[in-house]
Amino acid sequence: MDRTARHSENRYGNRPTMKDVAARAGVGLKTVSRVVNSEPGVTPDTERRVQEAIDALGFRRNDSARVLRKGRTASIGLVLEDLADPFYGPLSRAVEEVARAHGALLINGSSAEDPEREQELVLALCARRVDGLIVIPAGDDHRYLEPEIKAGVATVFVDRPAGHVEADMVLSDSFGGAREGVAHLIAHGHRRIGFIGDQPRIHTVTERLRGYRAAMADAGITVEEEAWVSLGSTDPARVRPAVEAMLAGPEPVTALFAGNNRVTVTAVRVIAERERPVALVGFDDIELADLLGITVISQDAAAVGRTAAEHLFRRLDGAAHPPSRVELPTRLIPRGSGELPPA
Amino acid sequence: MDRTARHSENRYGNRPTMKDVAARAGVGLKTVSRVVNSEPGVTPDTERRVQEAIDALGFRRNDSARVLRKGRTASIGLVLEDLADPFYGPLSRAVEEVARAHGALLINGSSAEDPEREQELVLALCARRVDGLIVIPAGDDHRYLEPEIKAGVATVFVDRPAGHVEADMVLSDSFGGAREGVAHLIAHGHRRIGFIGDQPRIHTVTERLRGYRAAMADAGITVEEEAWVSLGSTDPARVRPAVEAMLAGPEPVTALFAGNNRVTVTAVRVIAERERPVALVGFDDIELADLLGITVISQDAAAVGRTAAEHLFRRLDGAAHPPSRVELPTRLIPRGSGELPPA
DNA sequence: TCCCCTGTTGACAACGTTGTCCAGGGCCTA
DNA sequence: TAGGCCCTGGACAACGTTGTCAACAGGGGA
Repeated sequence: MDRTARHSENRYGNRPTMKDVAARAGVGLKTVSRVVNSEPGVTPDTERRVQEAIDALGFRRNDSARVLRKGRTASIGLVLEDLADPFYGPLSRAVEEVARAHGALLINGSSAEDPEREQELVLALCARRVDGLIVIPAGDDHRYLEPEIKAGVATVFVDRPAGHVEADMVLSDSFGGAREGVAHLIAHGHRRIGFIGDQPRIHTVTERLRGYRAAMADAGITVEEEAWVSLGSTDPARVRPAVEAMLAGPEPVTALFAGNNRVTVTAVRVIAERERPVALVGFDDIELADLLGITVISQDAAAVGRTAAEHLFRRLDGAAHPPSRVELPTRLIPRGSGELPPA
Repeated sequence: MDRTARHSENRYGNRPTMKDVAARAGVGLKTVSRVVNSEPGVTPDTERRVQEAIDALGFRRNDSARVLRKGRTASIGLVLEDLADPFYGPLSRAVEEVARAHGALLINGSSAEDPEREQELVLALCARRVDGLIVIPAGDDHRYLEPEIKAGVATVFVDRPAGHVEADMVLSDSFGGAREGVAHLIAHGHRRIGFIGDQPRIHTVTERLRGYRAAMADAGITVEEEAWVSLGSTDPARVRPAVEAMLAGPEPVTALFAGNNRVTVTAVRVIAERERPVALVGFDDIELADLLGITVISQDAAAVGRTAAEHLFRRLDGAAHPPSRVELPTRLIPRGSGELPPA
C-alpha cells in the first residue's frame, strides 16, 4: 500500500489552503491572510478577487495553524460531573453564554465523579491549549494542575474547593443552606430528622452534613448517627432502602433532609408510597417541585456558571489579583413538604 | 538569558516544548516525540531520562501543532438547541460517552433555535477542524455545509432533517408518536382535543401536528383549527394563555396534547390550577412525571445521542455507504393524565 | 527632474509537532 | 575478521497560518 497516497487521503479531505486561494486569485499568500482577517491595507479590487477565490474554493481558515502561530485558542474547557444532571445543564449553558460573548468556544466533559477521569480530561484540555479551565472537582488533589496554572492556564474551581492548589473558586453556601433547611424543619416541630447524602468524599456533601449537624446542635438535639445519617451514593438502589430504613422501626424520623437533587427525587418517590406524611427539604431545586409541593434549598446553577465564567475571563483579560473565593447564597423555597408537622 | 526560555515566556506563559525536553534529557527532538507517543525503538534507559525531563519541566504536548501535522483533531462538535433543556443534557452526555470511547473530545454549542447562530457555530467548529459534526438543526437550509462535507467532515443531523444536503440523520418518530398519543386520548372518549406546540418552522413541530391531525382524521373528527391548535413558542408567557383559552368558553377542549417537554410543563401548571380535570398527553418524558401521573410519549434522548454518535464514528472509521436515515420509535407511557375520561 | 512619502503587496521565517530518511554502533553469521 | 543487519537516535522538511520587513508603484512637493 502506498503510504503517501493514503496519507493525503486521510488528511482534511482536500481542503484548500490560503496558498491555493492566493494562486487562484493571483495574489500573494499574505494578502489572502489580510482579507481573511479583515486587516487594513488591501484595495477593494484585490479584496474582491480574493473573496471570489475563497468562495469558489470553499476555503475555511484552519484554526489549528492559527492557534499554533498565535498562542491563543479562544476556547475554554469545562469539566463537570455529569452533563445529564439537571443541575449542570443550566450551569454549562451559562458558561457557554459568557464564553460566546468573549468569542470563545466551550469544550466540555463529564468526570462521572471519578478523580482519575477528571485528571485525564483536564490534561487533555490542557494539551489542546484551552485558554482557561472551569473545573467541578471530582478529586481532592489538584497538584497535577500546578505546571498548567504556572504556565498561564486560567483556572476556576466551581462548586467544590480545589485541593492543594491556589486558584479562584466559586462555591454555593452548602453549609448555610443545609443549616437553614434543617432549622426550618426544626422550627416546624421536628426533632428526629434524617440526613441522606452522596459520598462523603465530596466537599459539598460534608459541608451540607456539617450544616445539618450545626442546626441540630443549635436546637440542642443529639443526632442519632447510626439511624439518622446515611451517606453513600445517589444511586436509587442505595438511597431507597436507606430512606425506608429511616422511616421504619419503632422510632422513625419524622422529617428528611435530602443532600442533593438526585437524592431528593428518590426520597420523594419513597415518601409518595407511604401513608404517613413525612416532611422533606431537599438541597437543589427540581423541575415541577412546585407542583409536588417540595420545599427546597435552591442554588442558582446558572448564576454559579456565569460567575465562574466571568471570573475566568477577567483572568484571561489580565486580572492579576490573588485567587478569590466567592460563595453564592442559597435560598429556601417553602412549598409544603418542609412545613408538614411531625406525624 | 536563554533564547528558548525567553521566547516561550512570551507565548503560552512559559510552556516547555519538546525541544526543551530534548535539551534537558540530552537527546534529539524526535526521540522525545517517540517517548511521548509511546512509539517503539527507544531503549528503556533513554526513555527514563526523557520521562524525567518531561516531569521536571511539566511538559505537555501541544496538540495544536500535532493536529496541524496529523490532520485529525480527535474532537467532534455538537450543536444543539439549548444545553439547559433537560432533553439535551442526556443526549449530549450520550454523545460524549461514545466520543470518549473513541478517544475524542466534545465541543458543544447552543444555537438557541437561531439559524444564523447555528451556522456561525458550525463554521467555527469546522475552522477548528473537528473530525465530525452532530447538528440539531435550527435552520432549514444547510447548503452552507456542502464544502465542509465534501472536504470530509462527517456530519450527522439529529432530531430534525437537514435542508438541501445529503447526510446521515437520526430522528425520532414524531409523527407516529403524536398520532399514538392523540389516538390514546380518543380511545378514552375524547373528541375535543387541543394541540399546543412550538414554532411551526421546526420540523418536529409540524410532524407532531401532522400526527395529531392523522389521529383525529382516523377517528372522523373534524379539527376546529382556530380553537384547538396553537403554535408559537415554548415560552410560558405564550403557552399559558393559549392553554387557558382552550379550556375556557362554552365548548372547551376536554384533553390536551402538548408538543414537547417545555409545553407540557406549562400545561401541567395551568391544569393544576383548575377544578375540572383535563386529560393530558405530553411529548417527551419529564423527571417526576411518574409522581404527577403525567402520561407521555417518551423518546429516549440518550439513545438518540448514542445512535447519532455511533453513526458518526462509523463514518470516521471509513464507512462509505450512502446517507442513512434512522427513525427511532417512541413509547407511550400511561400514568393517569392520559386516561382521564372527558369531563 | 528628483526624491521622499504613503499605501499596497509579497517573500520569508517561525509556531511545535510528526514523518522520512539516514548515520552510526553493536551483534550475529559466514 | 569481514560483512550485513537490526536497533537506536537525530537532522530535516512539512503542516497552514501570522508577524516582520522590504520592495515597489504612484503621487506630490521642491
